[in-house]
Amino acid sequence: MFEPLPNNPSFPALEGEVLAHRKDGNIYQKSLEKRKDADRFVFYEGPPTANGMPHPGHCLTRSIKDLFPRYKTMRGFLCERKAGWDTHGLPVEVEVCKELGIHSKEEIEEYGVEPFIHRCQESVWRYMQQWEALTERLGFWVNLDDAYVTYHQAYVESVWWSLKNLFDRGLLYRGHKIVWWWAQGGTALSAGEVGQGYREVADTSVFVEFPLLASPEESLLIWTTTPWTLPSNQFAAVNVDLTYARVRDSESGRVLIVAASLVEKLAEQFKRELTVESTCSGRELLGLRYEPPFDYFSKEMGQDVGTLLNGEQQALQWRVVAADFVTTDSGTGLVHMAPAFGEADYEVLVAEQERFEEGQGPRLICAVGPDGKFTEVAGDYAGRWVKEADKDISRELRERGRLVLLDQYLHDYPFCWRADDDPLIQYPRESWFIRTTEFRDDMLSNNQQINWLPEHIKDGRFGNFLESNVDWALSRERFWGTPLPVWVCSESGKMEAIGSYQELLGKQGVEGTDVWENAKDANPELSEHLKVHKPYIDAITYASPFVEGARMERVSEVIDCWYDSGAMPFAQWGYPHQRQEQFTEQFPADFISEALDQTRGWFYSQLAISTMLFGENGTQTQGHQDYPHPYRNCIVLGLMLGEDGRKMSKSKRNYREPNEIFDKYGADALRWYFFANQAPWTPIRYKEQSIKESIPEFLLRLWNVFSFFTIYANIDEFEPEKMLAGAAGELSSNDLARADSYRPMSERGELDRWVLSELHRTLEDVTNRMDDYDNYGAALALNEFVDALSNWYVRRSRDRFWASDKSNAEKLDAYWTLYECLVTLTKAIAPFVPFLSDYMWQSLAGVFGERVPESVHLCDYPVAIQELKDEGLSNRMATLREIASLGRSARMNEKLKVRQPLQNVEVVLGDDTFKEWLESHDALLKEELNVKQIEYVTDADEYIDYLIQPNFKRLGPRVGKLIPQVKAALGAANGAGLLAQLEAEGSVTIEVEGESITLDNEDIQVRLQAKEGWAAAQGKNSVVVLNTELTDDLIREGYARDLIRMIQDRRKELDCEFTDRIAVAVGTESAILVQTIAEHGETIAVETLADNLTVGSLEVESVVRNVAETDVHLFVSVQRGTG
RNA sequence: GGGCGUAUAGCUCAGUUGGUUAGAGCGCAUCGCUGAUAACGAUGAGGUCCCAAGUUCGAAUCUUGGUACGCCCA
Repeated sequence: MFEPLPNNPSFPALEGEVLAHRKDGNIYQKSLEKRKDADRFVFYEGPPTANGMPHPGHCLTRSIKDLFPRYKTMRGFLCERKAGWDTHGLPVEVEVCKELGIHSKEEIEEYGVEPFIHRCQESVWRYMQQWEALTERLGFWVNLDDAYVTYHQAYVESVWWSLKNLFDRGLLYRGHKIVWWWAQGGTALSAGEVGQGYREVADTSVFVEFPLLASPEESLLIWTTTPWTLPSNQFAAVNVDLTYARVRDSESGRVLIVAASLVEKLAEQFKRELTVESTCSGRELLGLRYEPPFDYFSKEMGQDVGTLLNGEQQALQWRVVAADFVTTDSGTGLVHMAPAFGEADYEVLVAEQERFEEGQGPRLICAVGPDGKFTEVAGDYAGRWVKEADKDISRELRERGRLVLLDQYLHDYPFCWRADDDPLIQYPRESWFIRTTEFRDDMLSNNQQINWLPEHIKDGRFGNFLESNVDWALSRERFWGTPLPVWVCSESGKMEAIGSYQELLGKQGVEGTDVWENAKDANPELSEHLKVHKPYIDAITYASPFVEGARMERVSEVIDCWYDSGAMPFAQWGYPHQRQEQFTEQFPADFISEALDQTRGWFYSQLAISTMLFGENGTQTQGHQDYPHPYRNCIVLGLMLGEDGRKMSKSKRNYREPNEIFDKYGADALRWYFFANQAPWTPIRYKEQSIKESIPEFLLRLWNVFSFFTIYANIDEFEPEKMLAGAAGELSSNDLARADSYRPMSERGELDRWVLSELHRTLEDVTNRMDDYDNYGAALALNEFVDALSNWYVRRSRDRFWASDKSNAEKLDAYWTLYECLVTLTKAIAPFVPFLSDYMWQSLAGVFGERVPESVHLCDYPVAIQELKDEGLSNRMATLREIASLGRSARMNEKLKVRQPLQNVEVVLGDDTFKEWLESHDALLKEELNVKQIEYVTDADEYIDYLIQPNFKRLGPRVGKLIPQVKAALGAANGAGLLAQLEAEGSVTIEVEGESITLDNEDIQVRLQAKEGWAAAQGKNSVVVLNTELTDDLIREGYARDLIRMIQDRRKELDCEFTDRIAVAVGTESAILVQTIAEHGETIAVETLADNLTVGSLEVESVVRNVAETDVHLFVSVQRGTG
């Protein structure tokens, strides 16, 4: 006996039950245990940060990350899923600062580095519980108990090992570069971090005159959106290939030099006339000297000259130089150069320096300090935050008559990704870099081997990013991060890298370990892992091996937290210091998945580190691994947008909490929505309505079939567990075949064979698609099967389920078939909707008790059985379903409801391939269409026209240009005659443009067109014509069905059990109804379980109903429990 | 400004290697079914497949150029 199911399933409640059952059973562990000797399917978890709340976007990644490992596990692989947490970096520090109400780096130092990092370490776990709850509630199976944590000592040491490796190979270096600088935080940011902080802002933009020294009435005109960089101006750049114009400004009377092609545009912008006086090439402008906008530096250095390599003397700065990147796209065609604040500008400076004798070239000048404020050199501006000084600088320039126009300019500008009120500035800074550019080609060839989904990521976004690779800006002048493991000799400046804490302690003359020990003594609660962090690690020094008596001290920086996550393929195991075999077994990953924003983040950091360490030119000692690594297949998920169409963000809170979704709709509904609504890489506009809809569309429809089965199986005492003795395996087709009363397919009816064929076709399709990481296609196929099962198989099999003889073989066939479909389907959907599937398993398979696996997640994925697939049958049934649909359509047009029987229909077929089969299987159709007779005809000129068209795909290549004429010729021909000729002779020949073209059966396609005046409906392959003539007999039969419907309705109103018997009386004066009851009374009684059916009344309350266009009084008396 | 992507029904999205009647779900309209039933089904209306040019016998699909939007980068 199957557990009776609730009428109104609450999926969230049901999921709760399943979760409780799993916890006791520890199913996840068992699922791994079962595959312990199997081949591995390796999955890497991209670590989330647990110091923020999870949102629906995380549900998407976690759903996909669950789907494929579950699927692969069922397919027989061992897939360990080690969780991980990203715990370092700015996100954490910024959270702590908010808590403390502080912001700048100085304030942190005042507060104290030691208490600060203690708070960081605690803050990391702030939302841990919510994350764990979400993970479990969503059904993301991952081993949280053995998660890797990026601040743990073993992890840090693994990262150290890799950095030491790079350092020893000369790939980790300290360099001077223009970096994106977060002034308030006092650190540089990596390209990836900067990328996260762009937003559109309106900045002050200015057109400024640089008067020429030789002729002060003439000025170079430049444009900039960063007026604060003007005090640090060193050059003006032109493109030597452009033409420039000297134009007279009608308003000021002065001469301005701008690109010739921009004169008109600028005149319009300035709203004044600019008259061209002469033109020259950019080359002619080279070397012209000008008066810089501010004299902070020029008053001292204005006359400085140096010796060029060719021996000539040249002024060092404030002159026109050449630069290729100057264009006329914006601005004036002349560009203000402040090499301190722009990478391109800096390169120009370096190029200039190279033109001079060693040491004689221009030096970098910079009027801004690392705190983002002007230094003493900048006069009145000293001490002011640069961005805030823009307006005053512009004002001063205007007063001095140097400003031509001040405007607002709308553009994207980067802000700190974790402190989004702080604009970043470009700033020259000493920083640590990894020489990733040396591995550019290696990374590219590694990338080529990766299976990216969608494919365009490979050569598109990711490939392009690799092409334009720059050295990785690794260091951060911050506090909470993996300390850069480099120690410097205090005397010689020579450095060495350290690969582990143990190695450090093994150095000569180690001192400073007491700082940690004392802290630990004072507070025994402190996590041991902190000892490899600032400030404790900084305290450790040792004797310099380079200079007698000197000390080795650690550099102060920590590293980019993206390096941490990129190191996870080995660092999660603590490799190479420990668990080497795990690393070897689990490298590279078969599958990873994150959202598109990780292209330059985790996807890159992993690929870069892996290529440098284990690639073709990786470390000698480790040997190398064939590409691709560290991941083979990568699904790049689309970004999830909020309901408002904007990016979902923690700060905007433009989304619903995952928990609310789970409580309202359940995890399966959410998962199915993700899997079955679109390809996972399309950006998903989060819509609560769509999540809601996935319930009736899939889950509820499936539930209804499931529920239908259990209700009737219980009524009919269909008990598979009693008919199948001994071990039951996983209730696969082979297992079931051993059961009593289970008949081989060959002995079953067409409908059973059809639905099983569909089932196995679906399994094959789903498996192929899932092997290709196409969850969307797989979900569609499953959905289609559920639809076929529910709306054709069950519907058309109802009679068998209702048949009264419980031992009828065809009835048992129906039960076995439906049972097999449901059990198999349950396994097939298990990776997608783990809760409902397990619930169904508990019910459907639970009757076998210990003889079957205790959870669907311990089963193998069902394999398509080729012998059960029958393509021909599928096609025939599809035609039959089309005919049924057309019949309904034709009825609809004639307003003939299905309860009204019709005498006959004629079905006109485009060809007679299926005619015989249809004729021998028309019982289904008769019932579905409620007609007495069906005739199949292939020629019926009376009802239809034949439209004949060429088979374009076949004929196109053969006749080419003649296709339109062939089409016209076929269209004009007598369709019926042509078909007759084809049938008789096997081919027809038509004349087109003087050429004879012979066509056979395959070369044409026939379309049927119903003629006017018939109750007909046409489809692709057939036309259904109704005989609409109604005899009195047919009408009365229709009324009989109306009566049945009416009585059934009443039974329901009276809360009858399925098996309750009733007595019925119909109070009516309609002669035709009386006659109907006399003729069809028995049928009505049988259908409605009525022991007694009379015309008249009973001693019960009556209801009035309309039948046969008259009102009747219906009396129903229930004899409870007599069935 | 550059790169990548997207543009198909009112909405959310499918659409295989080009093949002549472009699909689904939701919504809407009409109707039906009815012991799976607070479900369900059918039918219908609804499309310049963003625009333009090109290639081709034939273009939603390929090419080029635009436009709009999104993301990434300058």
